[in-house]
Order: sequence, then C-alpha cells, then structure tokens
Amino acid sequence: MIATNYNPKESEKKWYDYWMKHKLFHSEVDETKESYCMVIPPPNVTGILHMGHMLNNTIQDVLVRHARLLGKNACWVPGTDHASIATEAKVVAKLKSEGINKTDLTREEFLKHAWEWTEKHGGIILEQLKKLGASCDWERTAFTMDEIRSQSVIRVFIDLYNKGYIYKGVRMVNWDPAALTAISDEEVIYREEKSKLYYVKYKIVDEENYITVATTRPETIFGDTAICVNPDDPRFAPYKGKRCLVPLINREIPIIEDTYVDMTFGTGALKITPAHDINDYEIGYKHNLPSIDIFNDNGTLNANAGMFIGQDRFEVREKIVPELEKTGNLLKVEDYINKVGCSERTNAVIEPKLSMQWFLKMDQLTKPALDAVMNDEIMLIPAKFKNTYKHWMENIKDWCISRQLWWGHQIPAYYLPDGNDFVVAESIEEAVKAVKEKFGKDFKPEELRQDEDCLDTWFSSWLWPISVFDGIIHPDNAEINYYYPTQDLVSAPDILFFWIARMIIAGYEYRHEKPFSNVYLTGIVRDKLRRKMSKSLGNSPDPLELIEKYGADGVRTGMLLCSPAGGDLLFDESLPEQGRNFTTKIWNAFRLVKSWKVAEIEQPLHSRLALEWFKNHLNKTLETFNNQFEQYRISEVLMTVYTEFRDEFSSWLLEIIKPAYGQPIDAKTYGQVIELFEQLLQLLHPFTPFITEEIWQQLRERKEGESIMITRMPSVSNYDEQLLSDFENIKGIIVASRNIRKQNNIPFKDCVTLKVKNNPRYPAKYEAVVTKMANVGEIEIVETAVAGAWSFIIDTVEYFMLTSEGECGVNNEAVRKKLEDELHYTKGFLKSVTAKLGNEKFVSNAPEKVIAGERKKQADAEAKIAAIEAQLKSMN
RNA sequence: GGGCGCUUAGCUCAGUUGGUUCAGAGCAUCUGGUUUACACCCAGAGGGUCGGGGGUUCGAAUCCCUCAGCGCCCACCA
Repeated sequence: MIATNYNPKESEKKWYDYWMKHKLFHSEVDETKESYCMVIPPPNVTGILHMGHMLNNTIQDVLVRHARLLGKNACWVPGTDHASIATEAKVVAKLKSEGINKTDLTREEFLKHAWEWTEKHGGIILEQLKKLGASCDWERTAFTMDEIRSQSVIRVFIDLYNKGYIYKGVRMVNWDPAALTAISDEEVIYREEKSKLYYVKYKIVDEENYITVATTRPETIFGDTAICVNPDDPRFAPYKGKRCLVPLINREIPIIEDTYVDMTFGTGALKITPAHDINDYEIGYKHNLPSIDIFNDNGTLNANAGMFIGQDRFEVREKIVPELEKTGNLLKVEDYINKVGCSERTNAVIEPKLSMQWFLKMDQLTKPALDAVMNDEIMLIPAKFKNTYKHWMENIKDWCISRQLWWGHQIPAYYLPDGNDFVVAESIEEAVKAVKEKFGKDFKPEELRQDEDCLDTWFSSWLWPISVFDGIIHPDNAEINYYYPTQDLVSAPDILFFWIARMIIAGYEYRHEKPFSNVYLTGIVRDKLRRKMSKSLGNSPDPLELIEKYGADGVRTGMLLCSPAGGDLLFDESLPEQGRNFTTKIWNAFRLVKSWKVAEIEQPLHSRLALEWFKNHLNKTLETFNNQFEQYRISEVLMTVYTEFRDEFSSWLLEIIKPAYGQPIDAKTYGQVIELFEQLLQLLHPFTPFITEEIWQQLRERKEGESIMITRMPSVSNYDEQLLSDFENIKGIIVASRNIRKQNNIPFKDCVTLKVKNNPRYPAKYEAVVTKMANVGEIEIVETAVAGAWSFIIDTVEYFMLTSEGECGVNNEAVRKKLEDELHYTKGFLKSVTAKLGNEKFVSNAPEKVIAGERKKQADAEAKIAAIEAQLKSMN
C-alpha cells in the first residue's frame, strides 16, 4: 500500500542511512574506472550552515550524483577549515565571557581551549550537509589542521623558503586592531564612508604664520614628522626650508617638498605620518624622516602620542576637535566621503602598521596559473571571471602570510638566542641540526625559540586539492595520482583570489598540473530586495528549518530552479514551496502508476502510439539534458527535467495510457511505463535524491544494497523528428477540441464527431490518441468543408467538430474574429516573405539554407491562407 | 580613478557564430474546473516598441558608436 502523502522526513533519514550503510558515497582508487573528483570548499570548522552553503553544496551534490550516474568513480571529498582568525575570535570571546583574557593564558593553554571548542562545534556543519543529502565520501573527511594537512603546510613553507620565495621583512601591512593581527591585502575591503575633512593649522616656528593641512585623521597629528608641499606650489614658496609645530604638543617638524603632493587637493599641504599611512611611509622613507608609531595594537593611543594615552583612535578623533579649536589650530571642518579599509573578518577599520612579517613572493609563481585560465585549460564558469582573474594575477603583490594568532600553523622558523638569526625546519630537532650546519653552533632544543606567528588560513587551504590526498608529503601515492587533477570546483566568486587562484598556483607548483578543470562560480544568495542574506538584517532563513518544512528535495529544487550560473539567487520561500510541490507531483504520478491493476490483455493502440512518441521525446530531452549539463546550465537542466516529467510524462503520457476507471492496464504498457518512470527518476535523481530513491525502490522488487544512485543513466538514442512534430499536431487537435467543448459547454463524457479535410499533413497514424483524449467517435476524412461545424486549423489541416448527434455547432463571432485575425496576420507574413524573396540582394546574399527556409515559409503561408479562407467561407 | 559585466513580459532569467511576421521559460496574474494520481492540482488566457538614440546590413534582441541606469572587481590621493 502506498502512502497518500510523501513523508520527506522519514524518507530522507531512511535513505541517507541506507546509502551510508552500503558505502555508496565511498570511492576507492580503481584504475579501470574514470575518476570524477571534487573537493568541497571547506567550511569553517565551527561554522553553521547558511543559505550560501546550501546553494553551493546542492550544486556540488548535483554534479557528483550526475557523474556517478554516468558510471564514473565519483569522489566528493569533504572537510573543514580551521579558519584561523574567525575561530580564534570566537574562542577569545567565549573565554572572555568566562572572565578569562587571552593575554593571561600561555599559547598552550589557549590552544587547549581552542581545540576543545573545535571538538565541540566542529563537524556540526558536516552533519547539516548530510541533512541536505550531500553525498560526500565521509571516510575522507579532512581538516586543515589535522596531522597530514599540518605537515603538508609546514613542508610547503619550508620548500618555498628554500626556493627563496618566502622572506621575512619589516613592511607596512594591514593591521586589524580587533583581531590583533596583520592581514593580507585581499582581506581588506574598501568602503565609502561619510567622514570629515579637518583643516588643521600648524604654526611656523618663530613666525606668526600658519601652514594649514587638510586631513581626515586629526588624531594622527601626534605621529606627524613633517609637512609636505609641492615644490611647484607658489603659495608655499615662503615656507621653504622652514619648520612648524605640531599643534597641542608643539613638537617641531620640517616643511618638506615632494611632487607627490596634489596641489589641488585641500590646502595643497599634506601632513606626513610615516607610521600610519602607506604613502606617508614612502615619503618618509624617501626624505629620511623619523617614524613615530602612536598606536597600540588595539587601536588605542600609546605614550608616543603624548596625549589621550590609552584612548581609542575614534574617540580621540572626536575629542581632539575641541582641543584644536581651543588653541586656535582648527580652521574649519568639511563633510567628506572617504574610502575606508575594513577587515573582511572583523569589520574593524584597518590601521596601516609597520611591522615584521613573513611574505610570499608571488610574481614568478603566478605565471602558469595565469596561463592555465587564459588558455581555458581551466574553465571559469561563467567566463566573465576570466578578466577579473587576469587583472588580479597581473597586479599581484607579495602575500603577507604571517598572522599574529595562535590558532593555526605555527611558522616553522627557529631563532637563535640572539633573536635574530634563524633557521627554517620541520621540527625542533631538525632545527638544532640546521643551526649547527648553518651557523656552526651547538644549541639545545630549549635554547631555540620558534617564531610566535602562525600562518594565514589560506596558506593551508590553497593546498586542499592536493593535501586531501596527502599529495604533498607523499607526492607519488596512488590516490593523488588517481584523483588529481580533480574535475569540478564549486565556489563563490568572493573567494576567487583568496582561494581559487591560490589553489591553481599551488597546483602548478606542487603537481605541475591544474588542480581542477572547471570552476563553477555560484551567485550570492540574496533576498527579494537584492539584499545580502545577513544575521543583522534577519533576512536569512535557517536552512534546516526550510528542510524541515519543505523537505531536502524541495529545498534543493527550489534553490536551483532560480539560480543562473554566476547570477545571484533571489531567494524567498516561494522557491522551496515550488520545489516541494514538484516532489508531491512526482509522488502522485507514482501513486497513479502503482494503483493500476495489471492484466494480460491486449495493448490498446493509443497506448502503443503514446509510448512510441514518449520514448522519442525522452530521447530528445535527454540530449538537451546532456548538452545543458556539459555547459553547467544546472537550473536549465532542472527545468528541462521538470517540464518533461510534469507536462509530457504526467499530463500527456499517463493521461493517454490511463485505463478507464476500474479497468486493468495491459502488462506491456505497464512494463514500459515503469521503465520510463525509472529513466525519469534517474534524470531527476541528482536534484531530488531522496524521493527518487524512495520511488525507485518501490517501483520494482529490489535487492538490499541496490540503489538508484549507482544505476547507469540512460544514453541518448535516435529519435524521429517527424514523429515528434506529428504528435505535437495531435496534441493541438486535442487542445482545440477541449477549447470548443469548454466554449460550448459540451461535457467530456459526451462523445463528439470529428471530420478532417483531406490533407497529407494530417497525422492519421495517431488518430487513436485523439479518439481517446478528445472522446470522439470515428474520424472521417472529407473532401470539402463541413458547413456550420466548429472548426479549427492545425498545421494547415482543417478540422470540423460536431456533436455526436450530428448537430452542428454554430461558429460564433469570436471564432470568426480569430480566424480573420489570423488570416490578416498570415497574409502580412506572406507579403513580407514574398517581398524578401523578390529582393535580389537577399536572394544573392543570403545563404542557400535561409532562402530555402523562406521558400518553405512562403508555401506554408499560402496553404494556411487557403485553409483559413475555406473555413471562413464554410461559415457563411 | 581604471577595468569588466548587465539592461528582454509584473518578477527571475533563456535567446548559441546577425535570418526577419509569430522573442521563449518558470513564477506571479486572470478565467474556468472537486472527471475515480495530484487544488502542493488540472485546463486555458492575457502580458514585451528586447533601456534611449544613431549606425552597419537585403535583414539587428543579436555587430559598431553614443547616452542613461545598475552591478562587480581593482586602485595609496590626504
């Protein structure tokens, strides 16, 4: 007995467990099979599933299930990322809520807390992915900080250092005052912000004159070490070589000249704060100016400032204004739109800061990675991202890879007691040896000190497609050789540089080969108002609640129905609702089929014809399906299957073969329908894995361990275009007859009579389908129009409909009007085609094929006009 | 400031190397309908001067120019 209603919850649990039990997601090296591999973009280990993950992982699952159905050895490797900054911030916050400061802990103590936190929250997100139906090979679950991945990172660091790509140096870096670490250029997001432009007067030494600068950051005046003007600016000629006083603290600084200064901006004078601005730093360097760092790491002012010590930089910006006014050093304040750099992670305003950091030289590494994308060795989908990628690669700067954090891979550099000389080594023991070798000195392990910093998270994830197969430490192992390069990567465009580009770089550096062939870049999930989904706006639904409400299949379908490649997905609940409705539709079709009693009776002609048609149709659809899949047009593939199932299979095929109430269905038809249903389920399975498994299992007797997941997708066979087109005409006849019935209140149970005016285009072969679907008696071929009947034209064939009593319907004015409109239109069409064919330039320039097409159109139009005119005549 | 992309039905999008007079879907809307799978449904219908202007061409949603609006990426102008 089949349940009236499909129960997604029950089905999802049952089949996911079943798939796991039979290890159907698991892949092993098998040289006899083609591998299809994909690595998951590892979510933050302590993160929870959001809508972006849903979209992303649904697409991945569709791809991997599709590959499996094509008979490939499909392997989707899951895992998580330690997410250095994000996780450390969470742990710090958690400790703080318990009254513990990170600074009170040793590194070891802190890491203990961090690991506890990770063990507690880690993997939650992976469990959530299972609810979605993700068919990952869970036995391969990796973590960027587990043993193998950590070793890989260290090995790569050392290798790059030895190759001379990694260096250590004092540079101006982006300092995140909230996370208390340096971050890379890519992690800085520039925003426009309303701000003020403060005009601050600096008194000239020994004169009553002032020089005025315009600045957005008056709180940094304590770090000023010069005022700079353009040497060509006549306004400042009198001040050449003079000195002035920093307001409030009255420190003397020189007035210098540099062509860098834009004379048209502000007052034409620029204050120079080498410690807190990248440009000022360069000018300071050039002019040999001292650098005064007035900030603590957390963005408060330090003792160097001389005032406002310990207060936050933004507070000071407010407070300094009245002080400057008091001393007469503030000329005016203007509104100003400023570009402000913020930390991608903490959203804190970045403070340029001079500090000792580790960098990776990028210029040489990027070459093969750039070429690979430009010559389509690696396809970006959509291709528009090629430009963005190229631009980034060509303008890449050295990557700051050190972070002043504890949660991450500690930099394997070991310092001698002098604190200056160091070696890079895999372990302390190795370091001792290396020191001996390099400096000829013997030290005990405890005398060497490892670098305090850890590495940027992306310095581990850029190895992901290699390290998940242990391809760094054991570059020749069977797994990496078999699975690498992977096929597809599904990710969001916002990590194109952070992650994707760097994986490509690492791929070529460490495997001399691309890490993947296709990069599918998803859109961003937004709400209907195009706003990003965010916690603060409260516009982000909880994915798990959606699954609860609409079922995983419904949510998956809903996400994909509306998600063009690379385009944003404007989500609202009508989408999963539509998805859910579709799963219900599938269920009901299944119920119908299973409700039939099968008998060894003769197959009705209409069933045989309909099945023949549908097989052809399905083949054509399958071809479309394959083409769209190859182009990664995932939502179009879904739509293709959606309409095939709902319109062609359910509304046409099933309706045609449906036996009369209480009557059995012939075994032949039934068997074929089951087979076709199975094929449709296979096409649907990548999108709706659960319900398709549920139905597939019930459609026939199955053995334990069998699954639709591991069946083979049907392949395309030839189909007959003429047959398909004839059948469309048959549908047209049925639709037209339904309309006439409706307009004239003729119930379906009343049989009607149909006559056809003799015409070779009439698809007589399929009469039986019309007879059943339109409930007509025998169809008669006539030589002349039937006066007074309801009439219509399909493909230039004229049809006449009467009630079974032979009563003639009366064509009403609306019908006549419609015919007349059509006649008018067709005549116009004919005229244009005829004119075109009469145009010598067209005939001589257009290709043969086009001209032949036009000729056919001309003939068709003429035939159609004749048919309509005949009908109109018969109405008179 | 530089680069890239977008603008097609109320909404979200297709529209393959230009082939015209029928610019397609899905959703939404409207009109009918409880016929024995399904109202989470069925049967129908309406709705677009393809952002504006100009050009190339026998022919333009499609190619070129220009204007307008939107979006993304990059960039050290205080």
